[in-house]
Amino acid sequence: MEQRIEKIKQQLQAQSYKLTSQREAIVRILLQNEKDHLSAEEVFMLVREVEPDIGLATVYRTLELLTELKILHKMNFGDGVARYDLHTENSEHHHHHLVCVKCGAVDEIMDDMLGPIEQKVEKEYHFKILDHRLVFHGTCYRCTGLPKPDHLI
Amino acid sequence: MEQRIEKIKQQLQAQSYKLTSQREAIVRILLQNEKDHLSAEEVFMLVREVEPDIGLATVYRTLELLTELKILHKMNFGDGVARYDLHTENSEHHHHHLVCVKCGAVDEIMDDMLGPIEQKVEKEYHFKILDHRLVFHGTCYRCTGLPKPDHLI
DNA sequence: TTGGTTGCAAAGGTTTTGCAGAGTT
DNA sequence: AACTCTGCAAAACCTTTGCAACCAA
Repeated sequence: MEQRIEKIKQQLQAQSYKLTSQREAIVRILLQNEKDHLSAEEVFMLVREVEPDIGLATVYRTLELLTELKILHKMNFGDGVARYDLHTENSEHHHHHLVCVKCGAVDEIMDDMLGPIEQKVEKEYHFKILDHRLVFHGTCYRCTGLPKPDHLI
Repeated sequence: MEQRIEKIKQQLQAQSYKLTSQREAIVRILLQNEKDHLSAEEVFMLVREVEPDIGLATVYRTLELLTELKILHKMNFGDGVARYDLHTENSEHHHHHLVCVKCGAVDEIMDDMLGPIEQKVEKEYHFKILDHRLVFHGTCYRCTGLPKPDHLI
């Protein structure tokens, strides 16, 4: 935890940004909820328990800054709010999402599986791929009563 | 064109909705711009040339209705507006998008390619897939100076 | 002192909603 | 008449921005 905060601090300072107490509190919230995909409002609610005087605008500005620095992924599941996801060491380009249409849960697949498809796309569509987003909509194991898959965290 | 309008009319009437002149004008705009991914505002601008008195709210309500009836796909490329895509006979579950980070162009891949991945996901993650969204971000053939791929429309 | 940073409030942009009137069946 | 549908305006929402005060190097 402290290590990862330190790393982010360095990434900020490398561009002469500061890790203020507000920013640190936001990052800690993101680290503590790494499995979730929090919206700005959700981060705001959580961070307020630690930094009661923080403003919503600061949360938005911090999330935007962290997104620019590629520390966060900003994404959109179609529910009208942007959601954010911490980049962990090896998750950058290699995870997908399962969005349950019944309960709204969002699970992550840590397996990329798109390699062959990307090769085909680059070759057949002359498109240089930088990133991808793959989201499956359907019914999760909780809602179908199936056991929790071993592959999920 | 007329055939497809007729079909949509029937789909509406099956649920006792009407194909009013405003709705028909909107559907015609969508049919005429099938390759694009229009936003509500863009549909509004185009449809106003035909139905000058139409209101923006009607456009939103119609797009929502057509989405509920699965005639349209509502999607989100992260630019702050929802975009809509007509379901053609065989495109329903089987096309992806290439979003160019340089020029903003959105091209379509008509090839599904996800079959094997979906099987794996259903099996390993106990997730019953109803739909998927796959978007690649990168540089398109126009911006890299490559020839137009045969696979694109 | 010079910049970056913050909270607040206001503004911006997209989408939804309330309502009375109009149109259909 | 009952019901859907429409346009308008207002509201609701999420997000961004202007600004004066604040803080750290």
